[in-house]
Amino acid sequence: MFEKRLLAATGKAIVKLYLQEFDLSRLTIERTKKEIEGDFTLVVFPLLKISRKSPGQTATELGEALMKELPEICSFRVIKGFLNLILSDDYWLSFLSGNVNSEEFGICPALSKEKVVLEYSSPNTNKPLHLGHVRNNLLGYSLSKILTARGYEVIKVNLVNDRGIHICKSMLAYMRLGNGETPESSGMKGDKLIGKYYVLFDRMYKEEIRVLMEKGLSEEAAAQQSPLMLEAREILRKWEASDAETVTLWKQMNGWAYQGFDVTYKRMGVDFDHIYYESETYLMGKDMVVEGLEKGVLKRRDDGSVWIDLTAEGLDEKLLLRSDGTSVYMTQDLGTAGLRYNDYHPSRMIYVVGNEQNYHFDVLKRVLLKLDKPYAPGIFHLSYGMVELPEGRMKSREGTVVDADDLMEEMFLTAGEMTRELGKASELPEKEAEKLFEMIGLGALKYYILKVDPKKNMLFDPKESIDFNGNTGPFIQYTCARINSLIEKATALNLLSATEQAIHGITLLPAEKETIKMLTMYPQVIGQSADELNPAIVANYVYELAKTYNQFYQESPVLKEENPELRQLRLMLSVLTASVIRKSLALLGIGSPQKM
RNA sequence: GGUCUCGUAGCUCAGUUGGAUAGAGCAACAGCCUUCUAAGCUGUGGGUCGCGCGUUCGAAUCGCGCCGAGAUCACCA
Repeated sequence: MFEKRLLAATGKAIVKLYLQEFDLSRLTIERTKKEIEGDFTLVVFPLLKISRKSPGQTATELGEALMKELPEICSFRVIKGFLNLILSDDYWLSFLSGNVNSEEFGICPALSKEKVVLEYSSPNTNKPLHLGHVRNNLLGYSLSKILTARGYEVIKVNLVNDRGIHICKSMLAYMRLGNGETPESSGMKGDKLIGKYYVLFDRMYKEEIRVLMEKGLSEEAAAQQSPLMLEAREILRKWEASDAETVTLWKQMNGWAYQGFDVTYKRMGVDFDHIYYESETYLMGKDMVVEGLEKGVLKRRDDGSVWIDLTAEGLDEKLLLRSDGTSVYMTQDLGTAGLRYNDYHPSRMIYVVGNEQNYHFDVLKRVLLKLDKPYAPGIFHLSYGMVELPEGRMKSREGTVVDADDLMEEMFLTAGEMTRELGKASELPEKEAEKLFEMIGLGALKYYILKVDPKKNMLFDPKESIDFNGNTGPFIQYTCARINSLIEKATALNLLSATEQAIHGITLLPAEKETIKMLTMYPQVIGQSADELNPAIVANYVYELAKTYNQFYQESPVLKEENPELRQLRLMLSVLTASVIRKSLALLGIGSPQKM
């Protein structure tokens, strides 16, 4: 990597010029801004104290010294305290010929084969997946790809919340009103069917509360005394007591939910290596609480409940076991963390979970630290922001929830309309065309969501459909498809073999050089997005790359170029660009159509 | 009220971890298809980086204080 060698050379040059060592971490080397001539920029302001010269003079003498150290540097320009180094065209050309035929370009070889357990999705089984889950799933899946490219071994896990009062509500409504309805008999997707009964429960419950309040009860008392709620709790109690009838219905209804989820996951293109179920893990963690009591880290109150005191760390006291000895959400998460560690011995455990649970994960990590668990420091909550609608958060009550299946279908249909409007894909057989629309529609959706910094809240307006022009997935896919067609033609003309040979001695046009420079950044982009657990870095990069290439494509002929060396250069440039776009999109879980 | 996050163009978002004249896309307007795919390219207009103070050669970026938006603080998950 050139930056490293440049920094080392700078250190040597400083010693020669100023006869003293300098803390190189105080120096920044960056890519020169587009509007300014140069490839790399060294900011010399921090050196002024030891050079005791003006910024301009310091930059100039450092530039001269660096030219002697590094043969790639062919000239430099100085603007105030900025030393802009210019590399020879041969440097960029040799980068291009060196990587154009390497499938591994950008992929880091496994350094330590560090293992990472990555949890994402984590749905409840009482309702279908919505837009919020979509962001979660896309982030999780993309991160698994990025971390893998970075050289980690990633284990994708899902923790399905299949037990609890919410599913009991759906069960109760179904027992009352179901009449044996099934996904088959109703033609409804399984998760949608469960969701329907959850909504029905909610409606009956609200009505009950209204009636009770009319009789003079407070809202709180009404919610407590509602016979429906009492009955739902009774179902939960029966479930925990392994009542046969209850468990049978529970299994049946969860099964429907899974069938539905599978369809959604498949269309979204996400998958898992291991699925944990809360019904199997919710009892875990109690042993760890006992252990904590023995160690004196936790306290038992007179009523038997167990707490951890985090007031010294600026947090509150937190319940870990109820007074009746049953476990809460936190207890279970303590247990599953331990379980995962035993299953895989990862060095890190990443949880892709919304930022509404920041407090929970903060506490989880602190408790594990206090328990002195070896895996505690490796716990990391990848907290992502909410997806908001123009009128605020999604509310199931107000029917503003954007359903994941509907959204994908809509994207598919829009992609179809769009493509036909442009008069494309008319010669494709129906099946091929549908595959294409799916790839484009989902590409638009995925890019739209992933280009935003995960930790920030983002806005989604269902009325304004997602764009297909400009900074979008289809724009990038289109750039790649155009290159694919170029490559096809080059292959037919037998021109592609020329890309095996190295090239040098060509003067690069600005657009060519800009594109090559973008390509050199790909490995660092993977590194940075993996280190920061941020797919948006890849998304924004691949957009910039496509845009830069399009400028080149617009002004320079490739196949029609008559000078064979120039043609070869442009072909190589196109081949590597297509490959990097395809791989970057794959890191986002987005497909690249051959034609569009 | 305590804790945490966010505030950049009319709208949606970037901003390489403190660097140069703060950038894209959408929307608006004006151009470019007898030339490898026009889902493209080129140009114009659009900014008190929420406000104020501080740190220093230099602040959208770091610190403090306000203002505004959101999340969270259950013997729920």
